Amino acid sequence: MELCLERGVGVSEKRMVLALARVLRYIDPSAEEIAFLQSLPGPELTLSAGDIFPRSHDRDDLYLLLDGWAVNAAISADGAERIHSVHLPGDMVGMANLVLDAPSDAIYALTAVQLKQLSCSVLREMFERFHRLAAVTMLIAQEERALKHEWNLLHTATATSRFAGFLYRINERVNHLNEIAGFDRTIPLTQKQIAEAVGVTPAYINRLIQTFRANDLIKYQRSQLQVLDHESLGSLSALHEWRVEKPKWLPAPT
Amino acid sequence: MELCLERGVGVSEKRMVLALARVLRYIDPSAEEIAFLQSLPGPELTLSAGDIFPRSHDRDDLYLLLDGWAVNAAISADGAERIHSVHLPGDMVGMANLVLDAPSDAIYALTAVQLKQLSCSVLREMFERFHRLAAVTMLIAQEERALKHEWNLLHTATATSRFAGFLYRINERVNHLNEIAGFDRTIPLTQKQIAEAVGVTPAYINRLIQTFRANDLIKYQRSQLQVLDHESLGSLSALHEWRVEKPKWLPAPT
DNA sequence: CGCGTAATTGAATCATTTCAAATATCGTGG
DNA sequence: CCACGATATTTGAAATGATTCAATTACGCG
Repeated sequence: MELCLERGVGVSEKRMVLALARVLRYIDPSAEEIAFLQSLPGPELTLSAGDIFPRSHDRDDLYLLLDGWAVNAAISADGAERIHSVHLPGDMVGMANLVLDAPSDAIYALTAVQLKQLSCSVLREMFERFHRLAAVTMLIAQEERALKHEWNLLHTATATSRFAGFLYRINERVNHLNEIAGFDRTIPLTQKQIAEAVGVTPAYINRLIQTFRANDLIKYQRSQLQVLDHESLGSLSALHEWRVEKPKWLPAPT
Repeated sequence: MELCLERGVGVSEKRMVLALARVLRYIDPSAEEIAFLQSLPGPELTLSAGDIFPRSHDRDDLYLLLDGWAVNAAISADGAERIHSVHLPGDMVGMANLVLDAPSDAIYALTAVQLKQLSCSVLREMFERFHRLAAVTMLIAQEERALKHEWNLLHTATATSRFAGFLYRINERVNHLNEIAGFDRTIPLTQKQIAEAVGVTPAYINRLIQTFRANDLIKYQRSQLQVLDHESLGSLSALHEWRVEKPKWLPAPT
């Protein structure tokens, strides 16, 4: 039965696969590497939808998202929000704030989430002792950057293709997590949030949603979105499958 | 005299400061770290304006920009270009391509440039032996990412503030290089290139340039731009000074 | 002097915003 | 089970920033 699989060994397997999802795209981690990632020091928190990730001491906090959805949003003076990125399990969240002395963006949960709160000292240890994981961390940062570059290309295009591209990339990740760990494929975003992420007004996103719905590209109700036609979203946005390269130059595993 | 400073030791000092400019914002490198960066294996090339950076073997090439201006541009099927980023001395160029198996973007010189062509194996050595430099490399990637986030915020705003923000950030870097190494402060971009970077049409950028010129914000002629009023560009774009944090958690120097 | 590239201008068009109001939906407490 | 308030979605019409496209002008270089 379904219920059986969700207990005992099954569930902890799933948990691990989700938490490592991002790293697994680049390497097959060694036993030591897995052990390091599994036993990262720091409290494990559970938040519910809408909660803001706690900022501890010197702003140098990092989170490893273990389960659930979160977003990284900038809140401007007039209360308007802009969503920079949508985070899924396996994401290391808060890294972009490492370098700047003015925070200005907040991370909050879209659904119930589980996360591991880390401090920067784990980065130090990683760079000193787990060279390959350190390199992968840099690669993931580069991947995010490349994604932003791509997003910039979409920004000259029409809002339709931007919306399509947004959904296409998210759905890609969701599908992947679904395959490797049975992650639920519905995307939990209100229209306002979608608008903030795509970069249009809520009023206009509504019209776009209606078009997409009419063309059977998506299903949307009550802040729950489901992609029905992944391929069409890809061609609408003129994006192709996102494929990361497994680099050959990486340091040897520890 | 000026001319004296530009010869002998002076000039090689300058060269080094330029090439390390980016790293220096995060750490004071040790003698070993400097030695490593100075003696990176790989050919040193000189290109002239308009030249495309050579892509060698397996696409895994990296360049350290030693002097001059370059851009990273995506060229779409219909020949339209979009400029992702403008590169200055000290930039490690080509990193974003590390992770993707579809290149799609080219790097070309805006002025005469000097660069060091590297292969990915230097990254491996860096991650294995120079932990602090490796961490700084990741931080720079995060910095780029944060810059893109900021750019995204501007993308909802009007083209005026986007243009202002674009110039503001570039000028910031140019000023910095000018202070530490006497780098020339004129920005070598055609209107078409500015348009491709800001994300508007050349026709419209022209109108914006005229406004900016009329308000004594910039000087522009023959593809040479000079910022006259840095502060006003900042307030027009609603951006504040970009300040990177020197992190305390970094690994010890090698 | 003339050619090629870069910059400038005009007028029509369009995608998206703005703003305000109307409607739907959920969870909650009575 | 219903009414209520809060939040989320939907709609309309007017205003606008930016594009498009084609044509014109300026500039530098051989």
